[in-house]
Amino acid sequence: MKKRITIIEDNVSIREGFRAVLDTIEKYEVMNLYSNCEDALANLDQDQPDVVLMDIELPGMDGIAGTVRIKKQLPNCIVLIITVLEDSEKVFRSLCAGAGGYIVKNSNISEIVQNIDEALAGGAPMSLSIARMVVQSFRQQQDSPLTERETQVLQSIAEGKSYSKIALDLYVSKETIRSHIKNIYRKLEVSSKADAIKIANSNKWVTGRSL
Amino acid sequence: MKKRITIIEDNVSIREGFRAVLDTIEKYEVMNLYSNCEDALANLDQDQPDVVLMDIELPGMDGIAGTVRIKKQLPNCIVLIITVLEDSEKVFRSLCAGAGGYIVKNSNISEIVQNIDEALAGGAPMSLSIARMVVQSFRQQQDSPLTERETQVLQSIAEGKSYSKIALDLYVSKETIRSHIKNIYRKLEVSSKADAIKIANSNKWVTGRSL
DNA sequence: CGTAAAATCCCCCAATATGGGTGATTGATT
DNA sequence: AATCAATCACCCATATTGGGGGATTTTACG
Repeated sequence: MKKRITIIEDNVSIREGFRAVLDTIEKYEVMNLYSNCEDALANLDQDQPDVVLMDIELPGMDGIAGTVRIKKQLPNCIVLIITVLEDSEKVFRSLCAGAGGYIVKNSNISEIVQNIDEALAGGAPMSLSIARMVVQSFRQQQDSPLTERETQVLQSIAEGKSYSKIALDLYVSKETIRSHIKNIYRKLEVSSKADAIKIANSNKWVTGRSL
Repeated sequence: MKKRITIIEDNVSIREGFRAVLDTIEKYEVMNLYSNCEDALANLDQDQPDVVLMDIELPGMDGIAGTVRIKKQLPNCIVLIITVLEDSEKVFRSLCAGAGGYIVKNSNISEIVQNIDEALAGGAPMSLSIARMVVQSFRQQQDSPLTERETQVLQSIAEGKSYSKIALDLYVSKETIRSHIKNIYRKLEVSSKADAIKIANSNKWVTGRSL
């Protein structure tokens, strides 16, 4: 069974370039080409693509919003973002939107075919630097001024727990937690939960996510 | 300049197998082999490895704790986890510990060489399925019962903001926020911030991470 | 051994936040 | 017409928070 591919890209030559290359591959079937998300979404049900090659800068709805819509309608469809820039903010938002890979548009079109194959094989194609970025996003605890216990307390704060709840969880008195909080605030030079969490988050002193 | 490699692996034959293969490659220099993290850490300063191949199940300190220690001493050293199992919990904790890649031990040793090269080239080698797992970990908002606004409010709660602060940020009254919270609690069947955050987090209705 | 840091606990106080209730209005969407 | 989303209001009791004083014990390190 041929894999159905849809391309959303506003640049005509790139769009047609993709089609030309992908058309030569028997296992692929290029369903349709679109210059914007709106048109593509209107025809999603007919196209039923297995893979969507999505540009990120588009007139009207951008590629990220488009990805969200596509995944909502076709959860099993793999959306691969194809772009010229490695904008970390966009990479992050694309992945959150449900993109299955983030490919940097380069001269070598055969690499793109390789990437599509990788995505269909269950992988998540990314350039080397993006893969590194993604993996590094898990990294935490650079050089926190906080002690282990304080980190633990702040982590609990970030989970929305009250002092009393944290005290229960850690088998200590509420007053102890308050002491830790005071020390944390002093070290981070803040005076509220929100500020402490913001700093701890941006420095990755607390986690926040699981696989 | 040759790339310095250290191997930490308790299985003798695998350990020696790696050395045998890597020794045949001119650009690599295998510094030392260790059967546990403790010994490896004691010699880190002499070895000064560019890359550490790390087993995850080890006697004494496990590979994850070892990774943390190594990264603390040699932040630029790349630690590649080599394991037989793709345990999502371990993958996650390894990456958090600072691992630069997570390679599944397989029969093909040449693939491992390829992976080391990829890591040295600035990438983050992973098996297809792990790459997919990692990327999917960014994915959010499966089918939340919450409205967009409610999600926004809950997100702010997860950031430790008070009702008043959220109200200011969203340019609405504090009472409006309270209404949203009440609706959120009703929908999620909880009655506290912590519980709401826990549910929203496990269902990925709120973010928590940045790149 | 002595010091410093970390972790533990206690009290006081005032301001704020929170959770629950019971509403109401407006604008979309269906 | 009915539903849902989003907005706002007021009441009330309790919990939480942040800041100020302390104190004790355990642990780590030179």
